[in-house]
Amino acid sequence: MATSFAEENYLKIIYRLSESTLEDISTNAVAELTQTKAASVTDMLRKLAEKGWVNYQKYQGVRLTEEGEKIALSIVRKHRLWEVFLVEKMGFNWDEVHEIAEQLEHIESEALINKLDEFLDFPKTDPHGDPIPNKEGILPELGYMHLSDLKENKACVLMGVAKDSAVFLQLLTRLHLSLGAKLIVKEINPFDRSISVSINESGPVFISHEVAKNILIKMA
Amino acid sequence: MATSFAEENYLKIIYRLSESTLEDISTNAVAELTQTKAASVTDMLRKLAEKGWVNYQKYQGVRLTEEGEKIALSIVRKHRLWEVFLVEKMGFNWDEVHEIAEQLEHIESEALINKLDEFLDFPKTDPHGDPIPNKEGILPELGYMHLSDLKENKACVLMGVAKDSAVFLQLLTRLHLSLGAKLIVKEINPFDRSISVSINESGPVFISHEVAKNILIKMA
DNA sequence: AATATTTTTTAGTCAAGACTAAAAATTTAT
DNA sequence: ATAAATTTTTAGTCTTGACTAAAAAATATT
Repeated sequence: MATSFAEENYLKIIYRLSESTLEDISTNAVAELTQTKAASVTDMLRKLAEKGWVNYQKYQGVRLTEEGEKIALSIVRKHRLWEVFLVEKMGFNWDEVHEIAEQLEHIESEALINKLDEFLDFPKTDPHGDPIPNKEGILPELGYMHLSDLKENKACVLMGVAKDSAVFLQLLTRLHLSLGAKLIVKEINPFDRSISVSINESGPVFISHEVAKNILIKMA
Repeated sequence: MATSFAEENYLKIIYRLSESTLEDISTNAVAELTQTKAASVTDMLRKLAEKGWVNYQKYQGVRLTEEGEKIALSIVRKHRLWEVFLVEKMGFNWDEVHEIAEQLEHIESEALINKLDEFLDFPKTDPHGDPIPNKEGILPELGYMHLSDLKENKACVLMGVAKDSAVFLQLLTRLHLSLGAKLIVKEINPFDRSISVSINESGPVFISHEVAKNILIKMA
């Protein structure tokens, strides 16, 4: 069955919200990310349920069905592959690619996206460290932790971010926090849980708990 | 002013039709290419005129204004650059790229299209030999002729096609008529104006007048 | 020049996807 | 446990861009 631009957006956003929780997704949460009003979301959820892409009982929130998740994963795959293309081949910065990829993700051509995948050498992650589903919709298992969960004096490598708003990414860039950086948590401030981190063996930088929560790492 | 997907399509199609005639473009001609009905076209032409992108008097047909042509040229530029990308970088054949480029041409990012242009080495023509407008909307002057206008025993080089339907392109491929081929018109059949042509010094191939009309050449 | 044909426009609908305001259900607080 | 606050849904509209059927204008034919 064909999917409209709007339907694809809703499925993608429900998928994104499901990534970070096991609970059903609320109407308001969807409204916020789609930049629409709750009433519009209710309408759309009924339509998506009708088509068998979500399970939705009114007032109970929403979850993707298996079929809905398959569609969402194909959108996510396209979005993330295009982001790799924009950074690696077009020379954009990691904070510039989201909006463009939001458009490119709706281009309909299985053939194109598979050729693009090959052209990019089958990347496992996008420029923010998010995993890219393969042709079959399988996500690579990355097993990243949040920097905010790391103990003092442990070394790790920055592998990704859990949020890709431009302002957040620009902040990281200003702090010299980029993918692949070697980090050691020097000190955790008990007052506000802010931390000081050394980056690639150089002088420590101070990071709020909020920022640390959104940095994904693997142990060195 | 922002342009919708539908508006961009109409402007592009009016531009295409204007390329091959000096007369005003009829409602029906537009309807055929947009795959809509004449009544829908009338509606849209009123809206486009409202926005200052076309000159339209009812029953008199339509022409692009300067501003409308500027928008159309930017869509055409995107369409043709994406086609080059699809053939050169993604490995598609010249008869496979039109539909995908119809989608890609609506991606909104001046920065992206200029980077793409650079990435492709500022091509002058698309995979069908159609000229690509530059950043300023200027079309390179190619000065091609139609193969159907060539005299007998004159040599020329195949530079483009005036029609990019998949069936036509597949026919040319089967006849070994591809961009850059050296052609000599051996014989013009006065009965139906079909011609026999030698291709790259090898045995002649027979071509209808209809086909010859849609092949663009430059003198050798 | 009058009639027939074709093209274009008008008038009235429809579906998708958004909105606001008000009602209903759920959750939180007292 | 009830009241207050919040969330979600319903009901009714709006805009965009399509449609059909009928009317009007332009073009072609005799």
